[in-house]
Amino acid sequence: MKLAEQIPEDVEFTNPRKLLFPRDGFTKSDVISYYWRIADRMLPYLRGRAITVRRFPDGIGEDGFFQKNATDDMPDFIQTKEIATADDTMQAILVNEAAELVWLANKGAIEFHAALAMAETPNHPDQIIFDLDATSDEFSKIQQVAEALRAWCTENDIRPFVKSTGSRGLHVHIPIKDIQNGDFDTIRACAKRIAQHVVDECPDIATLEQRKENRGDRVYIDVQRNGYNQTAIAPYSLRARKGAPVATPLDWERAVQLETSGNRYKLNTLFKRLSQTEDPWKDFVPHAVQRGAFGLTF
DNA sequence: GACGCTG
DNA sequence: CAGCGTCAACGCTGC
DNA sequence: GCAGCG
Ligand SMILES: [Mn+2]
Ligand SMILES: [Mn+2]
Repeated sequence: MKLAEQIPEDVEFTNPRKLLFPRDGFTKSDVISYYWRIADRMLPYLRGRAITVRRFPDGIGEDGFFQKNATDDMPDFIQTKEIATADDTMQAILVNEAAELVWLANKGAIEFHAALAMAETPNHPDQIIFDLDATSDEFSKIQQVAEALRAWCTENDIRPFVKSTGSRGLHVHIPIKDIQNGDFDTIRACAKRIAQHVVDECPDIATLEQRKENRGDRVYIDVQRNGYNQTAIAPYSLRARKGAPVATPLDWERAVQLETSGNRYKLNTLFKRLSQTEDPWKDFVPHAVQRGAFGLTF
């Protein structure tokens, strides 16, 4: 395959023509190429964090599965970190460089989910996330709730960052400056208080009800992602959905436009958008991590 | 996708 | 040797 | 402990 000369010798690709998005005609080669091209933009949000991959070795038309643990067939250049779980430990996968990204893509990894804490400090989140989940199909409700949340942040001198999830919703992230200050229980309680303000502001379109049967047509503000060893879809990850949508960082103006939806940008349309705009998340540095900070040589 | 078992 | 089965997560909430 | 949820 064309990319081979640019990628470390020990990364080989198998079945490059296998259809991973059968309804869209995108192959494993398309997915690997996407991740190779997006690596510089995406890696700052992955480096040093426990990564959960969602793999679809037989394409998104068949069952997929989550994988959090490293396996012994992984090459040496994939760093790992042992992290305690509720009743055991896991050997977490780290994705610090492009080689790891494409090696995992070759194993059928389509989605990359990133922890909200650095692997070295798994009890201390460096960001808060508000996961705005659609109950009905009206994306405008998601946008209104996001705006209400943004307004609360602005009143409190906080700068929130927004991304489309690639599915039907939006994620709003707030970087945490002093990560030693809180564990997940503390941060989640804080997130819930903020979310309650938003629900009070617009009770007809927003709810904190986890149970689907209690949500009505309201947007579910999910603060449960702010939990130990929990993850959120990483910026610039593909989603295993029709059209190969991308979880895309947005400027707020774009996020609330009529033309925007949760899956506005796709594998085959994202790069045009990137060439037309500055990185809307360039100031999102809850925990600045530089290339090379993890002792990699290539 | 990788591996082990079975025929 | 081919084919088949099995495996590949985790944590919070509210009964 | 378990179902529901993401
Ligand atoms: Mn969501
Ligand atoms: Mn298979």
